[in-house]
Amino acid sequence: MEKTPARLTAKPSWLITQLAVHAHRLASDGFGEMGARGYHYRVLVALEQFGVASQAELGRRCNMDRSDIVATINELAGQGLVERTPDPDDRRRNLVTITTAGERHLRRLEQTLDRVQEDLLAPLTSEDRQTLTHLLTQLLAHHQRG
Amino acid sequence: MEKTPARLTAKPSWLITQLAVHAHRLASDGFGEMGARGYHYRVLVALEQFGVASQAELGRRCNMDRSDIVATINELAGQGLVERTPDPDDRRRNLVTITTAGERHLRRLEQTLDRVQEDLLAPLTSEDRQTLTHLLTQLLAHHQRG
DNA sequence: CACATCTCAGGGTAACTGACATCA
DNA sequence: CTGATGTCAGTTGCCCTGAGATGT
Repeated sequence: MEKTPARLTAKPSWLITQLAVHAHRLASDGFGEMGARGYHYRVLVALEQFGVASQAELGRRCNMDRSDIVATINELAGQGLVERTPDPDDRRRNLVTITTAGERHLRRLEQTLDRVQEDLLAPLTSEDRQTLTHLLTQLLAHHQRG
Repeated sequence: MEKTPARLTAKPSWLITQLAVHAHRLASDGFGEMGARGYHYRVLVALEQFGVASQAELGRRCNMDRSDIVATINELAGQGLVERTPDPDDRRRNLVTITTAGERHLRRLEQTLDRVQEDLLAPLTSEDRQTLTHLLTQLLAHHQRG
């Protein structure tokens, strides 16, 4: 028995959202076991990749709302994974820094994501995976500037 | 300035979830104008494609939870877009049928989705779109059987 | 003045869980 | 009995809005 209406197989926007369900299920299962969430991962990666940042700048880097940054930093700081200190040069800002514990935590999250990826892409050859990655990257790049 | 950490551009699972955000934004903008939601669309498509179904079967077709089906059918039935009648052959079940008004509504939702798709895939050639569709279809087919 | 930053309160959809009564 | 179905109540994560206080 077919599970998905045939018509929809011709609609990439539908395919993407449906696949996101599976990707999200896999990822949040893995993250959940470690008491983490997608927001935690995004912020930690951005910090490790680009270094210290204000909260507003983190929001821009991660495609996250400022208000959600606040809550996320609260949680990460509560676990000692990041530090929030006032910016001496601009007293509106908080400078957010990743700690060594935060870097260790990020490593584990990435291992989890790698497993998720293996599950998700299992049916594809490595060549297909490259093609897919390339196409998705193009799309995302286009929509991030818009 | 880069918006997304470079490391993530190599992770399809991440790309898919991020792209789903953009797809969802575009779609829910369009759907929102018509007082609809993603759940409404999913159920209507499944009904039109496969015909009458019990609520549990709809859930399987749409990757939706039974409890969410209940609420969605309530809303759709309230708008006269579907009908819910007891199954004479199995008194546990409700048979859900799409009405002609529901079919008209689905047409409009699909026109909206087509526009969304154009926006989403704008940077890709028609050949790239075919490739992408093929790869995503493979992935989805694999994970729906699992 | 305009503008940016941080914070808080709250809403909306999607996905899920647990429980219960009904019925095959 | 087991198992499927429909219903209800409630939770979580993610995304977004509005507003206020502070500072540039």
